[in-house]
Amino acid sequence: MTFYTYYKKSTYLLNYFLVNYFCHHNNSNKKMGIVKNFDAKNLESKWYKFWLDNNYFDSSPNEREPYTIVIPPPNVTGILHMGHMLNNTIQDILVRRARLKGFNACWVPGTDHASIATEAKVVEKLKKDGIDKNDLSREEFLKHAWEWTHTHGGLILEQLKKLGCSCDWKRTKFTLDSEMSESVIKVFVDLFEKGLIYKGSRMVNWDPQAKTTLSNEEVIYEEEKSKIFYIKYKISDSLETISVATTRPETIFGDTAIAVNPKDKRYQKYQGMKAVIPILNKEIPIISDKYVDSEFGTGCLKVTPAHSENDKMIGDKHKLEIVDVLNDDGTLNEFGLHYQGLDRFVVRSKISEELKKISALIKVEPYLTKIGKSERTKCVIEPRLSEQWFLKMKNISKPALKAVNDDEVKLFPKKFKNTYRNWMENIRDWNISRQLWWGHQIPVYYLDSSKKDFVVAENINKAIEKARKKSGNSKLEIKDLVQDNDVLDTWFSSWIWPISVFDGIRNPKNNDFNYYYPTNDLVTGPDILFFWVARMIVSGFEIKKSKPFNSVYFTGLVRDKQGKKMSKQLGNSPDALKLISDFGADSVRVGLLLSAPAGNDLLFDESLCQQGKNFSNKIWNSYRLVKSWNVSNSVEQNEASNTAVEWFENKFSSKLIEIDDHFKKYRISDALMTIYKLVWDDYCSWFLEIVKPNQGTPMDSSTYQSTLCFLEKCLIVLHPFMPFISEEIWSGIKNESDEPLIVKNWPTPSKIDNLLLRDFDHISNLVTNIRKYRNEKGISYKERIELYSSSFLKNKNKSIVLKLANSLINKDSSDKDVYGISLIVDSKEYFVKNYVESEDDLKKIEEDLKYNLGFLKSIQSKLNNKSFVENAPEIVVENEKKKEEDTKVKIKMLELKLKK
RNA sequence: GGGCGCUUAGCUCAGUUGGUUCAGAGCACUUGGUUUACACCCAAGGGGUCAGGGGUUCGAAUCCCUUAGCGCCCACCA
Repeated sequence: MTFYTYYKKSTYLLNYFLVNYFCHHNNSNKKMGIVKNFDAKNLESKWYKFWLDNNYFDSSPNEREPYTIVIPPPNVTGILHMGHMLNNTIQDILVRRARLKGFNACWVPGTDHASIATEAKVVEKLKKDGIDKNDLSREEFLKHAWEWTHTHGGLILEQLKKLGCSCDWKRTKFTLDSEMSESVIKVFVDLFEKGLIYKGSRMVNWDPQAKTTLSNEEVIYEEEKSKIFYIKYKISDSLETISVATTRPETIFGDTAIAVNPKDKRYQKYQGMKAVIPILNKEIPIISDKYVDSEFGTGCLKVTPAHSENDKMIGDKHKLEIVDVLNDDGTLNEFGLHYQGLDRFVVRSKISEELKKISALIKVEPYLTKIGKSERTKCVIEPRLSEQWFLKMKNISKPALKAVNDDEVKLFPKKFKNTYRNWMENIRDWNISRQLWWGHQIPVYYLDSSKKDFVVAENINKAIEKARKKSGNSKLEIKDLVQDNDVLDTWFSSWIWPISVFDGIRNPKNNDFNYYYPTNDLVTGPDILFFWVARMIVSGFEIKKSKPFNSVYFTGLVRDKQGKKMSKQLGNSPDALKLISDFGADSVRVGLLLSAPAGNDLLFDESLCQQGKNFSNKIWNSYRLVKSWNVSNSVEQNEASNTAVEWFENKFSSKLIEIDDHFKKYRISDALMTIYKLVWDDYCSWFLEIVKPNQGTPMDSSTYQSTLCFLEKCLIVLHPFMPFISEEIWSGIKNESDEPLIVKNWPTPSKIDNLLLRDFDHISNLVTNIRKYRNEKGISYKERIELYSSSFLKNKNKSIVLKLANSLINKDSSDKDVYGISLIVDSKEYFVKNYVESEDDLKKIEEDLKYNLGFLKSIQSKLNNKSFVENAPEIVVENEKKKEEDTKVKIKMLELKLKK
């Protein structure tokens, strides 16, 4: 706001206050019987309670068609952030709209145990209490974890209620609930029995802080300034040396070879010889492998199979020894000699000093490299060889790939289809085990502590049966069995979420499952496309032979005004609940959506919530206005009102079609904007202004009924976006017997009279021109209103207004005002354009057609039809006959026909 | 390195199959107004070489080539 505007505003406000205070002495806020502004705080909780008390969110199978959404389960101990707000607002809009459209709407809420994130929080909490996780038994730790979950858990669901989310709360699920866990375990057992799960020794991403492996998706690579060390190795039985370049000198203790490219002439002479690792003084072979890039570094690669995936590959090929030099916490083990027990980064700097001392270090250069870090703990991950459980993905992902390719499962926006295909075509086996305690313990039971033989079973009782059979030892007892220590990756429970929330795994034929599955829409962020969405599609086809949902709508990431990703670390994430209490839930919902086109990141700014609040206020005041009218049966409807009613009916229908179309394409913000303009511009600025009676005069009941009816319709389309204010206003205008807005019927568009809409556009353009003219001439506001309302809308009927427009064209009016208008018309001419009433208009249209002759020619050349252009003038003639025809429409039609 | 996408008004973005409802919307801005629904308001207005260059076409924001800048995903060279 500029200073001048601010100054003007404050002067106005001061006057306003003084006038109200001294002249009225009453509460100006309540002058009309209804408070001046919507009281969000009280009314929101009132209506939410009302909906809950009357079970309007409940769903159970019935004869109606279902509409289902399963929530992307937030972390059980998480708190509501902007991403959640956006994502759940969109889901609520879809659900509420489906409910209004008569579907049996079912939105399943729930939370995720989020094993690594939650476990990290619990470990941290215990640390504060002076307890080390390592001193606890598994059972003791889990007790703490559950305690933590019960104290902090589920808060986020309460926060969703504040936002207005209409979930069927009775269906709330938690991924670690016993039924949910049973489903997860059953899926593991089934997949194992199908031969899809195996135990493998693989290079995995190791998080030394959380002491667990991570899937590739949980590792984030960040570019970092690092150093590259050039280290000299002596060649055995020779005075020569060979040097390598490495970013990780601390791993030299794990070197088991030096590799060079076989074509590299510089080093061919060394092949088959041995080199000596500095400090360690261990001999390792010099081998050749074409994997080595002669251009990089010195052209020699130190091979450390235990600490690099590629080195492992070379190691396997050449049958090299594997020496793991690290402990699970990232410190060096006994192979690190005097560095044992020190952290890898400490060792890195110390060892470079030692190498320098013994002249083994040639040089150190700065080096830019990408370092993998844990998504959760931010700790630098280590590639590490270990025994893990894997799920074979290649075959089971094929139907899922096809389904998205064929649009059986639609992704919005479309661009994610490519990303999805790219990932699915190059899919790797999924490492599903995690070295944590908080989660679903892997149902693998070893027959003894040697862990050589094992069985896989749903529970210990089934396990012992299987174990006895397998070992042939009928005396085997439960206490002899040792269950695998690891738990399953969190995503291994959420990938079956759309199935398991309806208990479709344990009871495949149950009613709920058959009725609600496949679900309709999934709303989530693109960041978990691979983690979750893709895997759910895979599991749907693998377990149920059908897709889990029809469409996926990807929201954007919420960023701040500067475009930075919102995060707690940066401190740029507004407090979601504070926003709601400052602006009201409806306003925040609107604010979020106003800048959230599908798939684009949205730059969130609190001022958008203010815009939402302004909109609430506008709607609220239109309600106040309507309620303030005196209605009388003895008053007749005037022509202007009659026209306005007719017009708005048509306008509403045409906008409704637009809104439905936006929804079909998941353009939720566009749908909102259409409604925003419908309510603000069409309903308030035009319709209400036309039908509004002069002060003190009563209104005819016919117009009043229509006005209420239009308001109702607007409220219905508004309700999914702004549930609270719409329900409150609805309650103020409905009949006693009427049901609440939440379960009303979505309106259906009636046949649209386009001519009428166009006529009104002409009239409104005319009015605008008059206002402009008057504005330029400096005529006062009151005068202008007088002119605009009395001569054109209030007392004249439609035909007179139109006739007036014609008289302008013909310039045969002697009216002073009209003469002024005609000047404007001459300079602008835009409301006359394409208006077919007079001969002049027809000539204009003819010109238009000639102008388009080039276009017609091109069509002709494409069709190679010479007679076409010759016929072209006839089209004009045809237009002359049918005077009402719109030329442009005609041209479009022509185009369509010819394209066939 | 491989793949995908973006660049349109001060800001955030629409713009479907090339055409006259193609240069749009909301916000912001400027000017004027308002104690009778709403200053959380009303009215009017000014803003753009559609990233640059080239091409195809009667016609290009739209299709093709190219240059520059930005973003995302995947893989990763020690």
